[in-house]
Amino acid sequence: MRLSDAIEEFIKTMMEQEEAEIELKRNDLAQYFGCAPSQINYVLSTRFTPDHGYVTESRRGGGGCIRIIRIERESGEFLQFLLEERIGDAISPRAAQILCSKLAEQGAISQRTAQVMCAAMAPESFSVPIPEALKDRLRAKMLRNMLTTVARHRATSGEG
Amino acid sequence: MRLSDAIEEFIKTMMEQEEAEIELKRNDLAQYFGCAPSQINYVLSTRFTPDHGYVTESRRGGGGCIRIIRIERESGEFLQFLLEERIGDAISPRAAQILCSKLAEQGAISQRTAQVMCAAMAPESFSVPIPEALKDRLRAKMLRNMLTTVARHRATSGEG
DNA sequence: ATAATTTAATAGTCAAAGATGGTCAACTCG
DNA sequence: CGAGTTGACCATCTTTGACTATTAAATTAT
Repeated sequence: MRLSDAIEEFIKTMMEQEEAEIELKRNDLAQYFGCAPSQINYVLSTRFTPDHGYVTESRRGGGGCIRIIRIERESGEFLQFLLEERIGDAISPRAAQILCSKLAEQGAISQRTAQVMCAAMAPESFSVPIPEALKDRLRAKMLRNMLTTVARHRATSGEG
Repeated sequence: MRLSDAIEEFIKTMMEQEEAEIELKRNDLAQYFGCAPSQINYVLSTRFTPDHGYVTESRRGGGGCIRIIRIERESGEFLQFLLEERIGDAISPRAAQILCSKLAEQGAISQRTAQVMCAAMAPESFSVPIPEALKDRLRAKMLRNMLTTVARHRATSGEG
């Protein structure tokens, strides 16, 4: 298993046991895993971003530490946030995938629907000769359109 | 016996013993057979396609690997029909929409999933300055990708 | 005592190196 | 000619290390 995955899992386990907020010492954690301290930053920046549903804070100097906070958001609220603020007019395949996973995790859409959405937005679906920037714009429009559909039917029918 | 055939057989044997899904390291397999790593890609792209009843995924970078998944016979046939007879390499929004509706009627996918798929392929999702012909090609790629995803997960996840 | 300075303990950034897999065009062989 | 094979080059993800920034504690100067 990748080191990064192990560290991610370790942190998530800590957060389950304790609360939606933990503090840790970067150097201690690095020593525990026998890796460079900056590895911890890598894990945080690739797996504990706002898109993943987390925010982090830190303080340097003696007694300094890193705080990781899980954002508790209702799925409707999250959907609204995505449509109004997050998506914008361009999005990468990776970011789109992370957001879909999050929606599924929250129960806003089924695992299945998330996978279908990711498939639609995956790079392989875009193997035609147009600039990458245009692909990101197309993806944003598609995602927006799909999520609007989800939101519309969310009110009336149950989950999905 | 040709190398490609040997590799194909090797992989299929692995899949019999284990489950309908295996992971392998491209470089390890290539080394085992004493061939170029890209030979593995050749085998995958000629013998483990959706038409043959398989889909593949991969991940690059440290700890990366290739995953090969066998799809069910039913899904395979269903897919083969759609992919070969119906979709082609370009499709209109209208035709795509009708196809999704039919799939939902037949219970192959949920109403919800059909709506999301239609939203992804709707004309509004394509309001960027590229030729219409290109849009139809993009739509076909997207649809193929979404359907292989559906077929792949038909086995594992219940509803759809 | 208080202020200023130094030291030690933290964390952050960034670029390079390492570890995978992908693509494609040229070459080979039946 | 066509399926198979290879290798050069590319893309992506992970890991590390050197250098930087910040803060609390300890020390020194007034």
